[in-house]
Amino acid sequence: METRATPGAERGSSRERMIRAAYELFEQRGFERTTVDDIAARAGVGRTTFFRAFATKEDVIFPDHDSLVASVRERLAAATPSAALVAVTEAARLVLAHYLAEGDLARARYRLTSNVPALRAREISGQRQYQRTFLTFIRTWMGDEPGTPLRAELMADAVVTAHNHVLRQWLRGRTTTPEADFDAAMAAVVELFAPRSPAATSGTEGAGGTQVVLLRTQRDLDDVLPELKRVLEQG
Amino acid sequence: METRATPGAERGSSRERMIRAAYELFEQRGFERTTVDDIAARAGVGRTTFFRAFATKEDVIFPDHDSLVASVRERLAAATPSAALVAVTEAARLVLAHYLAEGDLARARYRLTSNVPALRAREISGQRQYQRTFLTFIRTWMGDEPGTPLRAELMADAVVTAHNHVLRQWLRGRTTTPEADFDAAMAAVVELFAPRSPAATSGTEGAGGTQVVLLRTQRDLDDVLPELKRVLEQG
DNA sequence: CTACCTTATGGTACTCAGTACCATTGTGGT
DNA sequence: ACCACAATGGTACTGAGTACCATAAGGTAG
Repeated sequence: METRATPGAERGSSRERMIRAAYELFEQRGFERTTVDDIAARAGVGRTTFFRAFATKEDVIFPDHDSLVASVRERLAAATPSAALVAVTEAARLVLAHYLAEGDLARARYRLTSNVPALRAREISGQRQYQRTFLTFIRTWMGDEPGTPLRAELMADAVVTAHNHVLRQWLRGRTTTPEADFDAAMAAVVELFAPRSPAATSGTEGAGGTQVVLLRTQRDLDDVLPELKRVLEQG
Repeated sequence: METRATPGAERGSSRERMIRAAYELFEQRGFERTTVDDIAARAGVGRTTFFRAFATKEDVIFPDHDSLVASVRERLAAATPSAALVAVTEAARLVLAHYLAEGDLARARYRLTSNVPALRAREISGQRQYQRTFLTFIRTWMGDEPGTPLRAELMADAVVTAHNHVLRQWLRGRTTTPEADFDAAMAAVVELFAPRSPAATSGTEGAGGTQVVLLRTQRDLDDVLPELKRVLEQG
């Protein structure tokens, strides 16, 4: 559960070598044509050591999945935002940043998950963990009024989907500005779930419920204000 | 050895017996404590026959998954609606109807997938197939204007999520009117993606990538400003 | 230094899922 | 009767994952 499997995380630790060896072998021979013995041998360790570090042969492809989920969970636990959805989008940014930092490794993984059904299934069920994490958070931050459970689920799913969409675009080399795309995608998601202006729709909260959401505002408020005014008037 | 008096496909075909045997054994001994040999023996067939009918031990839990996906695909291929989203919700109704018809079998499956991680993963990747099917359909029925790919993905995902939500409620015995719930859920999804009148969004690609999203802005900007400032400062 | 404990490691043997191959049987057609 | 063909069952093999035990490295107390 914790990343403390190897206390002295040095560069060429057993774990690191196994991961590297696995990726190399999977890329050249394919996933199913590579045995765990092959990986262990190339990493210079025994078979037992491999299964101590990774529960299954597939897990070596997603080495820090658990730690990422954990950090997302921490981030959400420490969040005190006005809107739960925005907090979740911020947490999702953490995940995106991780993949971007991985660089080529993330692209290699994408190649593998695209071609090997078993790995794709694994990745999907991993994504579901993020969805579950988001969902439980949103649930606690939303009331239990009727209709909200489904809404919460839709929200959690939408964030994951939007994140994956942007990530995939980047993995395919179809964008060079993933963070900006991410911001736009998350803005679209937030807007999607925004309560409607004409008060006709179901479950509109009190009149004083004006919500303002700001994403990635390093700039001063005064800098943004003119644009803000412009947007408001054109609406 | 079995004296088969009636030729041809009789009620208890090999396939049916294997499915029944598998469910019984999984329920009483658990999934991992049941071997394929056990299932085959109880069904009165050889091990080879089992693997001819089901590619993996897990597949016996989802016997008609492929045929269901196929029928959904056919339904969509034959659809000529004005709105793609509505066509997809109608196709999703097909899936719900199937599970409802299964009755106790569906509930037994739910019990298994809830307790066995391997089966849960399998189910999730199966659901992803529906999502993919819906997605490709929605994509072809929507133009390729920028921004639509993400929107299409969100739609496909929302339909699957809403379907699963209602189905799960029924599987847990928390509702006796699943069809009505389904209609309500799908209506919520459709409404979610309905074009909205007065909301305003601005995706600004400034130096810092600042983005501002305003929700429910009936009030004057000056009224909102203090709150805006407060939010900004606490960030 | 020795005794002892802990931790990472490697080796061996086992169960079982999944594959490949072959032998057998039953069925239908001519 | 003969033959084609599909379904079935058996046998043997690879490889993932588990259980168990043995050993080496490092630190600590006596």
